[in-house]
Amino acid sequence: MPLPQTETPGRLQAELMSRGLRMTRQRRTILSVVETAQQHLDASQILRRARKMDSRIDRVTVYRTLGLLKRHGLIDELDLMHLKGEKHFYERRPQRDHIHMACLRCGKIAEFESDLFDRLKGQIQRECQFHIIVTRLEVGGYCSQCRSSATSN
Amino acid sequence: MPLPQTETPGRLQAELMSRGLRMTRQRRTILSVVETAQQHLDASQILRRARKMDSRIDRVTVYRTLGLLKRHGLIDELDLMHLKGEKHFYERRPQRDHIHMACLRCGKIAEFESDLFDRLKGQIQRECQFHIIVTRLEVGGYCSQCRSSATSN
DNA sequence: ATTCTAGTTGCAACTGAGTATCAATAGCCA
DNA sequence: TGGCTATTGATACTCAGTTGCAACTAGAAT
Repeated sequence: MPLPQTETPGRLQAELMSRGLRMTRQRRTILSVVETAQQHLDASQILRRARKMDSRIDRVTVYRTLGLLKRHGLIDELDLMHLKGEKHFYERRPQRDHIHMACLRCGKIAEFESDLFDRLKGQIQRECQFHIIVTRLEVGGYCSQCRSSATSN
Repeated sequence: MPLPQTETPGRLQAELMSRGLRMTRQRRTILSVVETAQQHLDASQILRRARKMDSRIDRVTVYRTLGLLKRHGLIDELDLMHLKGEKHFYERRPQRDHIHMACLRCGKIAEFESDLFDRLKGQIQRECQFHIIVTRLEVGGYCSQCRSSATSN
């Protein structure tokens, strides 16, 4: 499932600058990769795409920039149920949190928004007196296609 | 928050044996460590505790046994919001799924069961036609203590 | 425009969790 | 008890991510 591309491009860059952070050539490149991504990318994929636009970029800078964006709450880090090893995936933080469903058979990732999820977060804040900064709800299981074609494996 | 110790001890061992798996000395040791743990342990902590009971145990065996328990749905793997690096934590799969809340300031982990969470899972299964095998809901934020003592850092 | 400097980068070396290989070992069944 | 096969341990490896540090540069001050 592709990411909805509802936010204005350049938004991440504007956010970082408004926080008084330096806008370097490398950061601009990495931000544009993250902003235009249509799927969840891991650090090495982000590096590869960034290098296509500007070969003078190091993987350490990618990690550092992702860390920066994460600390500022501008991107979310996903594990996607470790279907593909221990790497992490990134997506721009959406207006509304969503759930990631990972099919254990075909590996497809689906996203789902739910009012119940919003209410659950409210309940946690109230009943646990816990101030939520970030949430991650990942579900592993079998998608409808893999359930119907329930033969091999 | 300590794990509720509501299940019978030896349950993991019985489950594995009923599935026709060989019960080795090493597995018995590792299972007992996991079963008697009062906190979420990572692989190296499990190894250390297992070695106290039986020094002839290798870390590879710990990883393999954890993988086995995971595949059989007998334990759950947690990231705990990567508060302490990339290691994974393990807990016996509970009767009822719960949420893990990780305080970004003091590092405390709290658990929370919720009817809304159960209903949310039902909604996912119905509306997305997704057969859920495992879920992981982790929340990062600030616990009530850290909110009140909102001075330094 | 030039200078200054603190924040940023690239490189190389490192860390640490987890995996692969394979010979040796040991459950478990007949 | 013997034998087959799953399991183990030792070693070496992979790979994501981090650290330390000298060189560089964005952006503010002049």
